[in-house]
Amino acid sequence: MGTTQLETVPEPKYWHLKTVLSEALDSEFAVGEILPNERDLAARFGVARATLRQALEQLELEGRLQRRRGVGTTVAPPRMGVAVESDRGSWPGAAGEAWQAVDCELTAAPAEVARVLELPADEPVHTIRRNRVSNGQPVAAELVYVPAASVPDLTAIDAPSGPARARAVLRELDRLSLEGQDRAVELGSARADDAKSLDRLPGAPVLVVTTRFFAAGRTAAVSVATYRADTCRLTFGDAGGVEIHHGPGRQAS
Amino acid sequence: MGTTQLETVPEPKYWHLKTVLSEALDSEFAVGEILPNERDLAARFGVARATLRQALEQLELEGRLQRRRGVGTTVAPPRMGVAVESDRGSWPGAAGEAWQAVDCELTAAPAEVARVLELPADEPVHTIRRNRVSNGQPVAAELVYVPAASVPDLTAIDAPSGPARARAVLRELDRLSLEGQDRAVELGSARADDAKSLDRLPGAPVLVVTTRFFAAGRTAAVSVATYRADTCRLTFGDAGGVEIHHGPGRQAS
DNA sequence: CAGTGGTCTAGACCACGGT
DNA sequence: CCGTGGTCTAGACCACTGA
Repeated sequence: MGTTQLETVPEPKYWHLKTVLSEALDSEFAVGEILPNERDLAARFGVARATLRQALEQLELEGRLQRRRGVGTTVAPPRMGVAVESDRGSWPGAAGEAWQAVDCELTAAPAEVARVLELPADEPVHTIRRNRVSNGQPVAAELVYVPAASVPDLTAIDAPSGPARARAVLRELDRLSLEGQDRAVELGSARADDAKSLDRLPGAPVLVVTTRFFAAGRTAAVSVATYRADTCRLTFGDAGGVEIHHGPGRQAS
Repeated sequence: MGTTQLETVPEPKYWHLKTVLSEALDSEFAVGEILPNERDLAARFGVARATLRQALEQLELEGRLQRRRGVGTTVAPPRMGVAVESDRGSWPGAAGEAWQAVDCELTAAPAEVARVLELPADEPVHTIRRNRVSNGQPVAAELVYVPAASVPDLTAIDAPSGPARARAVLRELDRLSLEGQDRAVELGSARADDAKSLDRLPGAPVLVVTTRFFAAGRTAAVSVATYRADTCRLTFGDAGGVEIHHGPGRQAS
């Protein structure tokens, strides 16, 4: 009975720190406001910089903060809802999409993709690269893989590569009747090329959306879309209308 | 011209390390095999332990590794596909679901939830807690919020709380005609209670699936499901049949 | 250029799991 | 009890941004 209430759970410092900071963000900071730099913050809380960073990392992961090298740490706006085509789906080229085709090449499919498409390992496929922008900032980078067999009528009129070619392939695809599609969402980290498109550092957390498109009893195409996990909330809407609003969040003056 | 090809991109050590380890996992390790401990690995690669850990953390985030305190680091099996009811949806109580009700209480809705349900801030709602298990391991923890108004005929026969009560509320909900539903997926970090259900440490990365259920022109219920991001790939199947298989992955002997 | 976040080091101690 | 991963420290240097 000598000791008075030995804390059974010595909460990690960075965890407690995260809580404190989170509450401060709600009550004392406006969206877009810049925080004190890491060295000052660490000193203010009496912890090492590495410990403070552990807390900031979590908050960034949760979309509460945005950090940029050479600039500083700012309070992030609430995540934006990004619609991921639902409702029976449509081809990736469908009108009204927010994607911008960047390039298209005829290359060997990565092993992973070849397996899903049920193709030989190094069968050439059209590989379309495109980006998606929402509210003025990049939110996703996507690779669409289309086996040559899926678009047999593709003419050689257009350039063999480049954005024009990408649009041509998607147009051909659109002529097939879509029998269904399939989606999977998982956590990943951005590859170097995707990171550049998304204006993030390599390794940044992303939500990877893999979609299979079925036509003529086969898998006619596969797309792998990489969404910024820090700024995006993927929405799959069956019911239209109301938007989900998150977080308190005042606006910066 | 004194310098010969100054490397324009000095790749971070942990990034290179991650690549090397990733390739080693593909070629030299079997699923379930345990890796050398962190101190040995760090020494072997000639880096500080913190740097090695940065690489391991990323690999764990990608679902390639599993680390457990007091035990060690093991090679993770490919992520399991976890179906998130698609196809026009159904009530959370629908038969054949893999959820196990744990508890039910009548409490004030969190601000966040109250907003989505369009209720006054501290309006009492039935709060059901349930867990989902797949392949013998916990994959998700969920909170279902049901306004009292959505289940007016709920009798007081059953206990006022506990799993029986949870089932009773879900049963009542099932009697309403579901007009539609709405889903959002985003990245989060596990709260302490969810972490315990999921057998992870607090702060572990999770995929948060927020679903709104509509009936009688209103939002009749909201569920917030927290999936382990390291072990799960959420699937939204429109087309049945084939499974997506990932990764090389031999089995441990 | 100065100031920011990003990387890295070489230690230390702690909490947990199994023996 | 020992060995594991988890937390934490106090430094250092680098890469990038913007003035």
